[in-house]
Amino acid sequence: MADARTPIIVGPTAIGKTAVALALASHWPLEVISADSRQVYIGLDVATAKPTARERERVRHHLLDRIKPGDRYSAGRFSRDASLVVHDVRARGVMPVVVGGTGLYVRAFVEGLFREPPMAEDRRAGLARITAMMDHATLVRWAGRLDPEFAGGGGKHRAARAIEVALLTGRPLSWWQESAAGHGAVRPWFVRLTAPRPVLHQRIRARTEELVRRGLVEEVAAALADGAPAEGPGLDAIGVREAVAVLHGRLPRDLLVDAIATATRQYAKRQETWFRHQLGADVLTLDATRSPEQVAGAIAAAWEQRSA
RNA sequence: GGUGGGGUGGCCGAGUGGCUAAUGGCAGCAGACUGUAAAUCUGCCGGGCUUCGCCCUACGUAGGUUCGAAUCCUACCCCCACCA
Repeated sequence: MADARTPIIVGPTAIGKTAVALALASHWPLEVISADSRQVYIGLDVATAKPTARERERVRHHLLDRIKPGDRYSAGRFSRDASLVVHDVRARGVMPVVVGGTGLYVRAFVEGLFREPPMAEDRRAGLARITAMMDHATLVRWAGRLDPEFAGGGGKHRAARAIEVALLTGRPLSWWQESAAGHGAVRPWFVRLTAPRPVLHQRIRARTEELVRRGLVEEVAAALADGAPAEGPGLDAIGVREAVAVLHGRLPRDLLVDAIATATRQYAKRQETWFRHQLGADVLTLDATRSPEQVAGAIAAAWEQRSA
């Protein structure tokens, strides 16, 4: 390898990241490390639009199907898992390429999170039950009292997180962030895929229709019949929620595609915002309106150029 | 043909003489976000501008009453229900 940078391909859902990664594999031997907070769950393959078995035969994908629906995963765990895999792939002389749409996971991997002290799981769960019952303003006020530095931005999950850290570690979240900063696992080479809204929306629509055609609802029904909880970590994926609503009679089936496509568009928009602002400088931004092969060609060319 | 109900900003839907560019919701746009992140949360949202303000255009269409109308009156058009 020309240098030790790790390519990281990000972009909104349905932009075609998997197709680009596959096309890129014809330029270099590579393995994909998926940075996706929902594809880590076992099952629900259609719902989360995982690469197909055939695609995974062509290019090895890591960090898919790691845990059971209902179990908790996290950015920190992803960061550790990804570090191990990336170093292993590299040690075999293969190019690791991180591909994903979960911005926080990418950040956790690239920059490192603060070194979190162990927190008693039972106390954490108990506290979570309490904070889950509180409204946003109350949580923000509480968080602000425990951690004067707490900005109050973001939502109630962030406030609950600040409360949890302060109460279970004895130190405010901001202290940990300042005093126990982590470090990144790799030097990133960011490739950001984007597309004009109409193109992105059209792709989301097409993919949503395809997922439903491929049996999204049936897949979710089977998972529920198999004992998966109807909600919880992993089950809150777009497509799964809506399928559950259909199965429970809360959503007419003929509105399913619209509901999923709308939620997906909103998610994609948040991803675009994240990747536009949170990645820092030095990001290769490519319009993915072109074919995956053309985009992959542009990536390969840019890589050669910067390595030269 | 008759009777009753209804036509409000991209959509749904409040509003029954001034405090209304018009409550809400949805969609959309912009943004925040260091272990729930496909989550959570914030702002904007008729148009234009010199944007803590000003101007224009708006509540089916055309007139009318009034100092003043989305709100009252008249005619017409369209939709729905029931009666023929």
